[in-house]
Amino acid sequence: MSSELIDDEGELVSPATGRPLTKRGEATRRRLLEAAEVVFAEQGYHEASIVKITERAGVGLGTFYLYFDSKQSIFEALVIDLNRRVRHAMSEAMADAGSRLDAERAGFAGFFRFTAEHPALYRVVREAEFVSPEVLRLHYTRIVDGYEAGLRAAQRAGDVDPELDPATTAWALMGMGELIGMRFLLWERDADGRPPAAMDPAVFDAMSRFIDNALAPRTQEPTQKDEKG
Amino acid sequence: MSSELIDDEGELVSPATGRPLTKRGEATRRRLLEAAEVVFAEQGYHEASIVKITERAGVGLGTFYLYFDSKQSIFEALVIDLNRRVRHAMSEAMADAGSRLDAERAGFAGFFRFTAEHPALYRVVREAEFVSPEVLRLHYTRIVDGYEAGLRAAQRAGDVDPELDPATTAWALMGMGELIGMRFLLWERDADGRPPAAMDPAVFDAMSRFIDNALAPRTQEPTQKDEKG
Amino acid sequence: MSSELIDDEGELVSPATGRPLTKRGEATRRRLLEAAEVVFAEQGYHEASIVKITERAGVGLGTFYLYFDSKQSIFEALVIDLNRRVRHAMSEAMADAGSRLDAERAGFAGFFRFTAEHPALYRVVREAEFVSPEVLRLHYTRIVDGYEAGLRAAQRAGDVDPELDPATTAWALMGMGELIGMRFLLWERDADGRPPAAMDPAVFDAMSRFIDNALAPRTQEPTQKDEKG
Amino acid sequence: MSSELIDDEGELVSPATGRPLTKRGEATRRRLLEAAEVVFAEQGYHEASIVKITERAGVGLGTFYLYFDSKQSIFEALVIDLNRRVRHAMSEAMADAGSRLDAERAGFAGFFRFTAEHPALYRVVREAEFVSPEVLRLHYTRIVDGYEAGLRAAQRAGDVDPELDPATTAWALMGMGELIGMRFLLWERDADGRPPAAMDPAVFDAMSRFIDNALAPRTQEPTQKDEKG
DNA sequence: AATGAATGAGAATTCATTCAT
DNA sequence: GATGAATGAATTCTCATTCAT
Repeated sequence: MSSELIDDEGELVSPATGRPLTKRGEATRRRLLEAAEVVFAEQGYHEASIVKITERAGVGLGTFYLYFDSKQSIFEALVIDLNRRVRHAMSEAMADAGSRLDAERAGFAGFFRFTAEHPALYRVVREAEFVSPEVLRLHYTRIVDGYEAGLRAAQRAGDVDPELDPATTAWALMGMGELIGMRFLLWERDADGRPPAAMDPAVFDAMSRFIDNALAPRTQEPTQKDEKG
Repeated sequence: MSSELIDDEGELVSPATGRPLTKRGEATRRRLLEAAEVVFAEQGYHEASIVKITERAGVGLGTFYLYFDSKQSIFEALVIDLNRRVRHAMSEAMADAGSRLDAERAGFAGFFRFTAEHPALYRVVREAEFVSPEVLRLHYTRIVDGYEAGLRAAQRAGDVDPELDPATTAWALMGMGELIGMRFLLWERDADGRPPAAMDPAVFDAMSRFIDNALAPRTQEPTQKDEKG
Repeated sequence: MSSELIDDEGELVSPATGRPLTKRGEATRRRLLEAAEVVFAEQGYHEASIVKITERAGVGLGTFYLYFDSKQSIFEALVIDLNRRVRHAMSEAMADAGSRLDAERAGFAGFFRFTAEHPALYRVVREAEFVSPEVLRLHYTRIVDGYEAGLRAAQRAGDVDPELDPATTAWALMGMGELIGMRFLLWERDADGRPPAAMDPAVFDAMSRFIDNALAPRTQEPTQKDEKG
Repeated sequence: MSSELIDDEGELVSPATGRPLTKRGEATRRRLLEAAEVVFAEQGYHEASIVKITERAGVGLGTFYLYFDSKQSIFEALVIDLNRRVRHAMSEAMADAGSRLDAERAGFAGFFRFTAEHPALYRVVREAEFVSPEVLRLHYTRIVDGYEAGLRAAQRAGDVDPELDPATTAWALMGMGELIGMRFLLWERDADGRPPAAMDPAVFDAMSRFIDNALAPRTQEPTQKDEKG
């Protein structure tokens, strides 16, 4: 998987004037986006408000509308931004993996690391389902497409069970990773009630065994469906 | 996995009067809950409104507060209700499975069947994350607990890789099933743009192979981690 | 001209619920309409605000939306109400006029009397041109239709120049009356800067002579159009 | 009626600097005024915005405040400009009229012609009543003063009923012309839904008869006012 | 047990105007 | 002269909840 950075907008333009952004404008836009990440993550979409975002960004309320059309539009921009960043983190992590399966594992490790550092990812992305279903699909699809390409390559290399359907498997892995991350990173609290800095290695290893089992080519075809006969 | 039906409320009482519900009262409560299922599923939590629910239930607005404390409280009641029903559907499906692994498969089949028939499940349950995180945890946990118990039993019976951690694996399966359901049931549309009545068997089989691989005891320990050596 | 009261709405319904109004509801609606008349007249459409209207009506802000869809919709209702009332005032005034021309004069007198008592008429109705052009047309048309019918009858009775086109003449009369009312009633101020209680009789007489000239059948056809020949 | 052009501003100065305008400055100011005419006419005062005006004028937003104090001030400047132009059009039209009454007719013709060519006149001028009542009075008064002077001259020449009060009559004529113009020019649409290029001659003739009747000296005093005795 | 009129806190959004460049 | 980013007061409208009937 290449580590290309997919840029979602060619050139940023002001929704108010339709003109491309100046240097100053781009900086303001970024501050708004950063503020939005915090506010949406802490309060959720509906509790969040434009004033809260602009206050946190340190700009006037009206300024918001110079850069975004609406609350929903900054939310979407944020999801796309997070998606780009998480995929970037995953690619980086996979960059120097030895084998295909190692790469897969490294990708998950990168994903969990990013999640631990940016809990906003879950909170924001999962809420997108109810705010902007299309961007949510985009988000999942972009990640899953990466998995799928990786799986196909691994199958060609003989590292992955050739009988597995890459698409279904990719979605399975995505769902697995997402829920494991939710359960063992976001829900987890240490003795002091604070979130863990990273995924518990024991859990990661357990998950790895699950994945390895699932993906590895069968050494001998079991007679599974008739196993009781 | 036992097919116990967890009843979440001992005796229903009116939040307004604190008195137990009459027959007529119980019927009204149920109508409200049914209306809520439709309205929440169609419009989402925030778009939904009490008036829409009472109108659909065919009762006066004020009546609502005879049975529920608030919008959030009927939502939570609905999530718990759906959880009870989906677990029931899964238990039923697993009831006459041959082997442990068959039961696992049957459980997923039951889950998908329920999902196809009650799309509200996803829409409502997943939104619970942002409305009532505690009930969402309850929902996931209750289902996962079932998986976990099943896995332990299967491990004891030698049907499942004894090296797998049951808890992690259960969450992995839950996430996998959830995302496969979302992608291949809820997002899927046929030529006429209508949702499929059931999960595509090919996808189900592909997923089954993935699960079988993951869970089956290894016939011989692969040297995977050292495969480059 | 008959003195029928044109009722513009069969049965009043709540825009929020679509249900017919109760006694209490109708009273509240009326209070809002009365408040709106004062507020729109004093401040104009754009300076007026829903809060100002509800405060003056002594009801909560939200109550407004039980009876009207929007600021524009109460404005339209008010124009229609004023139209009904001014036409009623005119009909009453014309009721016991001796001749056709007397009736015409009496109609204007009634119009000016209503205007003096309800300056809101002008302020609100004329502003309708920029808020709701359709209701403005309705307003003018309804009054002009009355004039026109009166003129036709008078022509048949031989009281009005048969060569005059009733439609054009009716609009001419409407415009005349409107501007005379504006100039000599609404703009007029006495020594203390207060608006006059009624139209100056001298002006009314001057206007009457103008109308009498315009409408009366010519005793002999002047050679006016050919006067240069 | 003389054809003097009343110039409302001696020398144009920048409201920002207080300095007289350069050639280039005057051109920019004029472009803004022309843009304002279109924008105010199309959208009305409140829908119009400074940005829309500057965009149409092709200048930067800030430039606006080099030439006008405020939205209201450019609006007022526009009304005064339109008033000057419509009076000019009327004077031109009356220039070579034969008789006094012909001149009166010609004046109306000129007014209607200008209206047909510049629908902005009505839209802008009539809205002035709610934006800047003083300029509206100025507008009406300046036109009416012209009528009144014409009427007095015509009375001295024996062309107009000496019993008519010139002031009242002038306002009556103004109102009449205004409403006829509104009804038969601005509201009128042909089969294709497009506004007519000019006033329907039949309507104009009908109106002329009305005016002729109203103004012409009575050949014999009718017994109208005593008709009931 | 049922009803629905009344409420008001709260949120999104617009735009005339300023001012540093 | 010209520009356009920044501002925030002000407005409309929604809806969960209360309570008198």
